[in-house]
Amino acid sequence: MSGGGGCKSLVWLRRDLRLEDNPALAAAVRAGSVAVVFIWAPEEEGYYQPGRVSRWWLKHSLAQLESSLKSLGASFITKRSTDSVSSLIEVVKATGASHLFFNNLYDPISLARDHTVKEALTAQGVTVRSFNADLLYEPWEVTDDEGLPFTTFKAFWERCLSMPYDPQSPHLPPKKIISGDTSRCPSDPLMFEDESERGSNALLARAWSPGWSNADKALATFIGGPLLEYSKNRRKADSATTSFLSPHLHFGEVSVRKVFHLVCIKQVQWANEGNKAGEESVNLFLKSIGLREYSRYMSFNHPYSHERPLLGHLKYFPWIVDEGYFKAWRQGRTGYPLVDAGMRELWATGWLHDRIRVVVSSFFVKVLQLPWRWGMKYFWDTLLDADLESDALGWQYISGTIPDGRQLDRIDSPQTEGYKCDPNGEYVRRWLPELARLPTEWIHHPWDAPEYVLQAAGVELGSNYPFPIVAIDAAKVRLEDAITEMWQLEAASRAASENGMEEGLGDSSESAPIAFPQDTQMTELDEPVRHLPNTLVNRRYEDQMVPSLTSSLQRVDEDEVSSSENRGQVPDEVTMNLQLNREPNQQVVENNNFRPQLNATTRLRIAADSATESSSSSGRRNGGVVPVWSPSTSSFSEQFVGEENGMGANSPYLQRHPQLINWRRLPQTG
DNA sequence: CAAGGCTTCTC
DNA sequence: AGAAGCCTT
Repeated sequence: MSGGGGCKSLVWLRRDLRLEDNPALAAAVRAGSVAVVFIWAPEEEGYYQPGRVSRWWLKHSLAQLESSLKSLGASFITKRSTDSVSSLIEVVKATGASHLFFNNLYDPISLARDHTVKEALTAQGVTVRSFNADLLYEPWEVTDDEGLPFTTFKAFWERCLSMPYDPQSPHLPPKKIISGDTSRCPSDPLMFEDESERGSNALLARAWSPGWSNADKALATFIGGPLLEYSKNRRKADSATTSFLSPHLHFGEVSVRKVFHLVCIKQVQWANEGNKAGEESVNLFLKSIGLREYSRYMSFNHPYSHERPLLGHLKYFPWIVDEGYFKAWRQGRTGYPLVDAGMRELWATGWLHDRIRVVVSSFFVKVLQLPWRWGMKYFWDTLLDADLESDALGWQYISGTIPDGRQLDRIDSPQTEGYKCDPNGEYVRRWLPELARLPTEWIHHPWDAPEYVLQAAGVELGSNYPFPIVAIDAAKVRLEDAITEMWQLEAASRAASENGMEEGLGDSSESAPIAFPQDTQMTELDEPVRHLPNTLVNRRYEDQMVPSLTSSLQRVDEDEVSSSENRGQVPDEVTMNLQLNREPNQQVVENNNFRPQLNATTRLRIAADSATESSSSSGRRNGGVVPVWSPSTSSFSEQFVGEENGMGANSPYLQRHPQLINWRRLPQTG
């Protein structure tokens, strides 16, 4: 135990910017004098550094939390860093803290980073404990009857709702915090926006109020009002009937368990009153909470899911690399009113109804056939509630790269969707003033409108509003072709590797990453959209890679591989460390003849992390042992790619990712 | 009321 | 595409 001087316990806040139901904070307060630290190290997130609107939110959220903490008596330290692990260690030393508390995160970078923190500080005699503050259940608590992780949302969520024990009920906020002495640990000023962003950010404040108290208000408002009609209204693009909780939840300003708890109380109440609509609404709303849970679950079990398709054959999908398409989509000039309205709203407000997210992303993947990770990155940069896990799940769902994803070969028509979620065209008219005078009959398909109707509405297609960038029929044909090609390439690759030969696909396709276009700024809207001749269509056979993120994980990978014999858990308490550390906790992945199909219902077999058994013995849930996560276990996701698909040990792909070979060497159980 | 057809939804 | 729910006969 180190210590003496400064303070006893340090709370490391990240995306848990609240006082209420904050287990790390509560534990620290119980342990003694407290300092709270927030480390701003955006570069560490590599490719997925918070975008402008996210940073705006964070700035205000943090400001509110800081003043609340200070009024309770706590010291609040901010640090600007490019390496949060070493900054954290410095703060621990400067404050003399003997205990470190934080709440778990599940994005790949945090998983690796938190693992490092536990190892490093535990080795220095600091007691490190981490808690579940972000989920109803930790990912490793929710498994099927054989102890394996679920591979479809439905099964996952059914289990969550029928767990033998309830999610932890929310804790009250601390009434008073005994501050530690932090005089030897000065704060850095944090900059979350630059001058050029100030103007655009000012608009955000009209619609949004970040911060934990506003999160609580938003929750109360939603439960007291729109929740009842959630089921009825949820598919309307325009109505303000969603919870608007997602950015609050992203930054942990309100505990999801509190949301769950309060919503369940309503559920009971409405059930007693025989209020069917209310019950239905609650179920649907909880399902969207469940999706958020599932996104963390996926990220934990498949830590590469934000950058690689989970179903291996999608690796062979010939994406169309066309920055003109991409730009038209971003600017809302695709010629499909619902898509364009959505993209304009996204740019203007940082917000998009879930339905519209599905429409625009599906259009992106199926009609434009752009690499899904471009779209995901654009969402990341522009969404106020940008959330790596949720967004990855969303895009994988849309791209058909998860077992229960949308069928790859089916294109949703923006026209049909338009009349479903915007039947009167109000949404389109709001965001596309150039179409405002078009009658509802044509509002979602102006290209079909008779000339005199267009004239009367002041619409001149190809001039003040574009023709469809790609006709839906043409898109269908093109998509079928692409899918055929994908399967041929997949089969060829498999055949080649079964023959022990080099993969047919060779290096040219796989090793050349498709870089994300630099110019993602919204430029003038009135620039006409180019129509691309088909001969210029440029296809690529892999999602673009993300160099910074990949390499940052890679670095950890190498460390991990070198010490891969020791897969011991890094427990939260030093005493447990001594007992458990030698217990190999190996992750075994088994491919059980999984053959990916477009509408795969095949059950994926994933052997469980053996640590699940410890967490299911209840009492350990709070601050219990977090099963070790390490990048080599991340090869979890590779089981989707599986040996059947030509991922033999000498495939070029595996050679470039040595850490993936690692798991194959692990002993196979059952 | 059963059978069959039509619509709606699928994370 | 396939299941589930609703309506019709």
